[in-house]
Amino acid sequence: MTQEVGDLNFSVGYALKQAAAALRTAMDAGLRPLGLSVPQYACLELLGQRPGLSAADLARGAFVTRQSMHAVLLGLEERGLLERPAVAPQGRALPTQLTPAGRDILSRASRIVAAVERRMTQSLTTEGHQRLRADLAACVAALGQDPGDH
Amino acid sequence: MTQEVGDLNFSVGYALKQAAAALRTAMDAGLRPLGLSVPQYACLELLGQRPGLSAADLARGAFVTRQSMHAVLLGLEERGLLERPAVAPQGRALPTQLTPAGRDILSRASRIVAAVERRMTQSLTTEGHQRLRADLAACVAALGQDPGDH
DNA sequence: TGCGTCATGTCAGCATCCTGACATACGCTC
DNA sequence: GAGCGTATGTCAGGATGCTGACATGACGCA
Repeated sequence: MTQEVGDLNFSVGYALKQAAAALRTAMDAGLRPLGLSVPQYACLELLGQRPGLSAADLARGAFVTRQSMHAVLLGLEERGLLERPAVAPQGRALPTQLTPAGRDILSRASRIVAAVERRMTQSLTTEGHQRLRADLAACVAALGQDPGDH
Repeated sequence: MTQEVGDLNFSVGYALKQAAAALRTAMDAGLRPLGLSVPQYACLELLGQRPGLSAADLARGAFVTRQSMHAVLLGLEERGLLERPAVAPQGRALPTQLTPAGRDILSRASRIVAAVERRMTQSLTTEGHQRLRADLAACVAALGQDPGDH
């Protein structure tokens, strides 16, 4: 019950950062052949599951700022992987949709990422898998809902 | 047993990123009054636990490149929080040490970060705490040892 | 001794991301 | 209808981190 952090090998926060860094590196390596960065993949994956999301929604879901997501969207739009209406149908939000090409590359990327996740959790049992996810969710909730933006 | 990632709410990788982002935000907010960024704190914490580490060692421990750590060290050295010999006593590595001022600010920073960690894991039991850390370590090991650099 | 490999510190260039700011559009209250 | 707060898209500037590269020192091996 010390007041300071103590040995890093016993720190949950350090282990968390370590795991996130390793996952990021593995995803980066896996997605490179497709010419996708992790934020770009995250954007596609979110759009695949919830079509019509606005740029601000995507930014919150991918844990980046609206400005960063804006740049990501411009790049993906130029590659013809997604499309947005020129004018907002309501309010200012521009609902974004995947194109067939976007769905195609997402399908391949998602398989790659799923393989990375399976590799990451291969030594965990099915219950351990869900337990880990639940524990992480509890940590997120305890730190307060994710601000995500500014 | 799908091949793709599936609903993000059931993805361990997504939960991991979410938790890491929330922890980063909370640490950032807590350390701001001390004028420390997370990488700067990580550097101090590593040096406090293992004095004499080289810049390359610190970079691996903090999950950044040598170049980034180099910039961090320059800033902390200018603030008088750590000191390095002008010439390498052996090889090229410059063993870094905290100054008394560095140890002082580290002590305060470490208390803040420890409080954040306790808040993050407050809903977990003691066994749950260690279980989560073990699970994360297993994930890191399964993804292969952390490359860390280049 | 000489050579190849590796690790380290450091510099330059570039990509990425964030902070700050502004204009617009909706919802709410008065 | 007028005013206020909030959310969004977008632009400019700056901080931060990374890739690439080079020189130096240590070690192993022929």
